[in-house]
Amino acid sequence: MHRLDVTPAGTRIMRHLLTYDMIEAVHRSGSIRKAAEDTNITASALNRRIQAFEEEFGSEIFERLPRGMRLNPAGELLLHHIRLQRQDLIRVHSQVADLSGVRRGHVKIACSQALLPYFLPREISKYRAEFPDVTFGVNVRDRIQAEQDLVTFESDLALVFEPAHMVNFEVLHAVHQPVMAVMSAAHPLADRKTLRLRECLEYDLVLPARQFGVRVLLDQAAARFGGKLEPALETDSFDMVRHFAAYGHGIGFQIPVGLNALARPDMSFVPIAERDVAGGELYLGHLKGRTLPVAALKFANQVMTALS
Amino acid sequence: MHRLDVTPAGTRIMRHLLTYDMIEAVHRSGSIRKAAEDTNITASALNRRIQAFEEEFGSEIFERLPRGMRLNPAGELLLHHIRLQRQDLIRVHSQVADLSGVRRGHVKIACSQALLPYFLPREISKYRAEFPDVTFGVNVRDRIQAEQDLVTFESDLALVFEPAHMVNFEVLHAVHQPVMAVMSAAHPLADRKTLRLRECLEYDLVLPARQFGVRVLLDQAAARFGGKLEPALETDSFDMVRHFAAYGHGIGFQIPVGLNALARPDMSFVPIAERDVAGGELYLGHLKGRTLPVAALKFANQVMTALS
DNA sequence: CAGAGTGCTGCAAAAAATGCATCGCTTGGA
DNA sequence: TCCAAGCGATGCATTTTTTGCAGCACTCTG
Repeated sequence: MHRLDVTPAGTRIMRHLLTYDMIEAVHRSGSIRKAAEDTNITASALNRRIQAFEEEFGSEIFERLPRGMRLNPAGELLLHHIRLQRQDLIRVHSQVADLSGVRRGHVKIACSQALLPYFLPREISKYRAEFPDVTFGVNVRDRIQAEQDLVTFESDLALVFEPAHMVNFEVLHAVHQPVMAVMSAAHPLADRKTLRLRECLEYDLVLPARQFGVRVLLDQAAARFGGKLEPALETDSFDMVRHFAAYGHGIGFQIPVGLNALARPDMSFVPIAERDVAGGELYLGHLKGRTLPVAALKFANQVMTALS
Repeated sequence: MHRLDVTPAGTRIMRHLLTYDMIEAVHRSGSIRKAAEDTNITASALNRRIQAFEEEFGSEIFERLPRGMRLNPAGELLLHHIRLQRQDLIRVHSQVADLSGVRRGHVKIACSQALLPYFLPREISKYRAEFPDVTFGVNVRDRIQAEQDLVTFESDLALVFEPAHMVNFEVLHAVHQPVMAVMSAAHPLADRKTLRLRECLEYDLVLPARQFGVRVLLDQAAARFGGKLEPALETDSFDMVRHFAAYGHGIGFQIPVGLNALARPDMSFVPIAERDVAGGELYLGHLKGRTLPVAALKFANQVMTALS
């Protein structure tokens, strides 16, 4: 009997709300038989529908008169509710359409610390310039936590340098990141095109904490020549790295994606030779097997372009 | 399969909203099979219900995962709507309960002018002292209009003196009202216990307009002795009657229900002999065949008590 | 008074919802 | 690596609900 999936008014037919539509039809026409014509069912079925509803509702909603029916006060209160909820459902449908159209949504990202200062702010700003109703959540996660975040749905996307393992990780994009030495522009090594690791050992070292991918790579490189790195300072804050390098004449380390290449005339960034420190991979991905929300997928595409 | 008419949470089962309850059950338990146990149907039926809804809604509302299901962003928006409309329906039910319990409602009254100055204000104040959420509409209507108001549902109750006809009028109460002469307390006739109509004719007369019941009775009495009343003033405002009588030494007429017996030391009210002017009936009633809203009925009972 | 119009109801037919049994897939533990 | 448990989904028969047909009782109007 329901051959259309859209009402004459253009809204989708929601079967559970047909009774509401029928109540309103009877109210409008003032009679079961007229409303039955308008809704294309028999007066008999319509009458039973109204009666069944009144039974459930626990109260009559119409007065029965010799020449038709009229909403009683209870019915008038109910009609108001009917109209409110119809409007609200239209609102929800509109929001859902926004979701599927990329215009609205919430994207949750787990990322390595290096992505925080420049890369992600820039990409998010770019995306939101086009889709201002998309909101973001960004959580710093280390190489173990990032994957966990995906599994527990705390995050839709992960952007992580040298993750510990990638069992549940579907890789969308990977980009190689060499390890850069970070120092004052006045540093004796500042004008070099590349550095050997052992050249750095002659200066104070500022190292990331052990949970960071860069630290792992540096420790691995030191193990290869039978030594151990002795940091003057160990920190999980890249701002601390930067300040110490700038004012204490030390050397810190960071991957290129964490450096603002254009903005620091008082700082110098020189790559460490790959034969000493092999560099690592920065991965963009999501939970294996999951279908991403549209906005998250589109943002991921934008990030892939930026990483290429 | 639905053997209760109340959910475990104490709300009435509204069959058209069961799908919403099921969606919430799946969300809560994270799996079709667990939710099916909670809602006492098979997983098969529950799964089909969700799928049918998604089909109607035009969008999936759950992500299917290997270990269960989880609301997607569209589903989260819908869940918010579900909770809003459930709350709103509870509000409507509560208001309807108020209606049936006399505590809330709107009572519409058509009445003769005489009821306006003292009687109805007093009765309404009294009722609202007990039920402050009951509201009133009071419309002055002449002997013809009052019954019309009932027929068109403009009014629930009519309180009318000498109505023109009572075809559609169900009488709840009738009370006899003699015609009173209204005059200054300093008037020569002011101390009389009763008056003959012809005694009044020696003074200026202030008469109500022809659509009023009192005027009809006075004209009928004059016709009986072959004369005609010559008013010095004819008006549809009882205040005008009162002022003219007080300051112009004239005589006006009104029924007792329109007079404040206690409050006018400068005014005198004397009944006209019934053999001259027979008096009339004040009727309280409603549309024949109609079941009154509870508040209107209860107010009518109060009015009947006051008229007795 | 008769006909038109109203809501309502018995009962059969049609449509929708449900339960049973099973499938294909993933995951966790031995 | 394999197997059992757990998951959503589906074919098909059964059950439940909804609907339409025919007609009733009542009111109103000309």
